[in-house]
Amino acid sequence: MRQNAEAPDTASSQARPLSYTDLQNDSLGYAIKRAQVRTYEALFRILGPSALSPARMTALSIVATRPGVNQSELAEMLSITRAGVVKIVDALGSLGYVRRQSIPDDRRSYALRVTNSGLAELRRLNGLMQRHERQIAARITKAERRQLMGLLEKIATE
Amino acid sequence: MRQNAEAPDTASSQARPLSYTDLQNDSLGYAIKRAQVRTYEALFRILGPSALSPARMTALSIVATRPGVNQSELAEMLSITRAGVVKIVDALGSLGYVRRQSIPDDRRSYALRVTNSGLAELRRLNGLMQRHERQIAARITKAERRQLMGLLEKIATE
DNA sequence: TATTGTTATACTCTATAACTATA
DNA sequence: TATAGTTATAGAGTATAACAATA
Repeated sequence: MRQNAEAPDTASSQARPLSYTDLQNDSLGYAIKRAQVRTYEALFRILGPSALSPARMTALSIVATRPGVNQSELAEMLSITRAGVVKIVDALGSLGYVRRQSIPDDRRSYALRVTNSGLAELRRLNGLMQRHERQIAARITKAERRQLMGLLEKIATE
Repeated sequence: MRQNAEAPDTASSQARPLSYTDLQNDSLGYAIKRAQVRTYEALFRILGPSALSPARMTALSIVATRPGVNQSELAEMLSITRAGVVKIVDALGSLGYVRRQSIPDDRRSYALRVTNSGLAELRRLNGLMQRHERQIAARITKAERRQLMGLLEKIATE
């Protein structure tokens, strides 16, 4: 039995219900979170269980678009620590999608490069992402989608 | 040195950059994710480091609005497992915010109740949440906010 | 001295599986 | 048999701190 399972029913431990207007109602933050969770669920359904995690997909995508980037820069772009990037690059490396290229100029760091097989995987993922994008926007018009993106951008801008 | 640090620069491990139109561009899913991350950052700034996690806040709020709920029902509402709820209720219990009330009808389960101090904390959090809501919507009009919430709701509906 | 990559370690969140006590 | 709560365990994901090699 839990420590607090049998607390006495005193006045100080008893409370009446809050109204529903609290914390979960008419909250923009909650609406954004809910939409994000739902779209991630849809994304996982499309990508399948063995796919790269979204964070690793993003990392792969960054290396593809910024060839030669080093791990510290990648950490900055992903907003995680350098230690975290080591694991991601290790994982992408052991899948054969990314490699660490030694550079003579600075022997402390590596130039990250996407391999051909990494590029192929990225293209495959891209196709799935396009399907996903179509799916999550299926219930809104093109104009609404443009509007939504604009508003979300305003929210994301500090 | 890493396993893949010195891979030979063969044709099959070399790849040219993708265009920027991939994975990170014009993606509604990415825009939602970005907005969610930014609003969470703002939320943590307002709540401070010692506050309840959003998930625990939600749990506390559910118990407050649905007094007598049991842990399995709470798990369902939070979309997590019963095992996960145990930890949350333990944590809220040891903070004195929630208690497990024995019920004679079914000695397997507990009726969860918010304590007065839990209610007080919830009210305090509510004030901070209102500030947060005002802050994240500061750059859009009321009409835009309503529009945004409606569109997000459409996205979240399968 | 500062930077890059790395390791060791820890913490949060969540999951699965197996257990207990009740129903 | 089924359900409610619990425990043990594990796997992501992320963080901090300390370190070696290099600048």
